[in-house]
Amino acid sequence: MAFVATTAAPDDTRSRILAGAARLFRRRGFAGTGIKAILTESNAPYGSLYHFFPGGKEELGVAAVAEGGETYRQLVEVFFEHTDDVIDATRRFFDGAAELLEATDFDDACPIATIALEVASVNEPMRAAAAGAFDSWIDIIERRLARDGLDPERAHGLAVELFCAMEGAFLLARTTRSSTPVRIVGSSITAGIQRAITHT
Amino acid sequence: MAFVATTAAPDDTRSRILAGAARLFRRRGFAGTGIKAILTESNAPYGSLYHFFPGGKEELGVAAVAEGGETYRQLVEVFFEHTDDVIDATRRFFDGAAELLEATDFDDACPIATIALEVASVNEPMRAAAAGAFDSWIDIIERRLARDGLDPERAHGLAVELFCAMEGAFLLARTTRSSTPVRIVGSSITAGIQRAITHT
DNA sequence: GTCTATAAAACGATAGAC
DNA sequence: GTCTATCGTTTTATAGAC
Repeated sequence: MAFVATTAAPDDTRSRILAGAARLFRRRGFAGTGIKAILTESNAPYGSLYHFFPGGKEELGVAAVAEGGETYRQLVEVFFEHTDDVIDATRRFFDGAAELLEATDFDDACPIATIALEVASVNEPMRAAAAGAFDSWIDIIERRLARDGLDPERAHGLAVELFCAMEGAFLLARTTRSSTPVRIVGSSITAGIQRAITHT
Repeated sequence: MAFVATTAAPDDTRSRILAGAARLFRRRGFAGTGIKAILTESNAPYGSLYHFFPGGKEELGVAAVAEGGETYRQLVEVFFEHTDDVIDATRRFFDGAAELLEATDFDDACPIATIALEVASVNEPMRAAAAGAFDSWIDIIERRLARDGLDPERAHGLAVELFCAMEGAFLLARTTRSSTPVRIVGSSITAGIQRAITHT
């Protein structure tokens, strides 16, 4: 199972701008990415951006966070919801993330973490979009764990732990240019879920 | 024990610029912070910045990351190195971080995580500075755990888990404007260390 | 060590023709 | 829906007086 979105992306101008913006935002950050760079990256004309996103850069930022959040939500869904063995799913999820980091020279990990930290204190619409995306990922894992017999509070706690371990490992991996942190927390979280299910 | 640096900061112009830059960088990001905003924040004249930091914004960025990293390293040291009970230290560390988030309206958590993600793929000197800071924090916790009898690999793994849980929780807490994630992973990591030490 | 003026470039955004 | 020219601002950085 490849660690990428499975749905083929549309090729219209709006979609290309959105995809190009998301790609640059997650690698260089929101403030660090200029409008012109986005248009060059997505082979789109200057006029089109303000045609499709009248709200300018902020509207594009909200849309990019929502798009990246939904794509990753689908990825989490494929791994955790359509599977019998949640332990195996967890292991394969972290392994896939580690392989993606290595394959992209430690550029690609979480699609929105960089933006989320940048805007958390200074841009309310973008912060809210990122919060909604994070919650949607946690929700999938939480419900999957509840299906295995964990009570709601325990399932929520474990899902939050998984999310935090993953995001922290992404930060450490990208910063130190090593996928080892992702492997370490992957093993630990997998063992934690194993333990929680066994003790049910 | 307050969750802040204990050493009084010097009040010369260079120190004020550095402190002001670090404060703005961690809240608005590196690219999102302008030189003028830094000088206004630190009550320093324009000319002084290029007098003390001839390398301009990048040199200031590297210095701010190093400064923030060292201050936080000292904080980790106070909690983990000068203590008998590592379990209690862990619990109090996460509690202190949660309280700081609440007290600052979810603005202040990790001094360099925002910058680290922004620059990881685009600014090698700043990335290296952030990596050195992260490693120095992990090193302190790792050595503290080894003192309690854990073998080196296990101690390193647990220290990485603690770091990742903390950073992931900071991201989720700032984005959702709730300190609950920090409390959740704090309890979990505390229990994990408890378990590891008991089984030695 | 400080200050102001200013350069040179990049920024987000808009206008108007097509 | 596309394109280009351009506006006004802000950005980083420098020069030169004090």
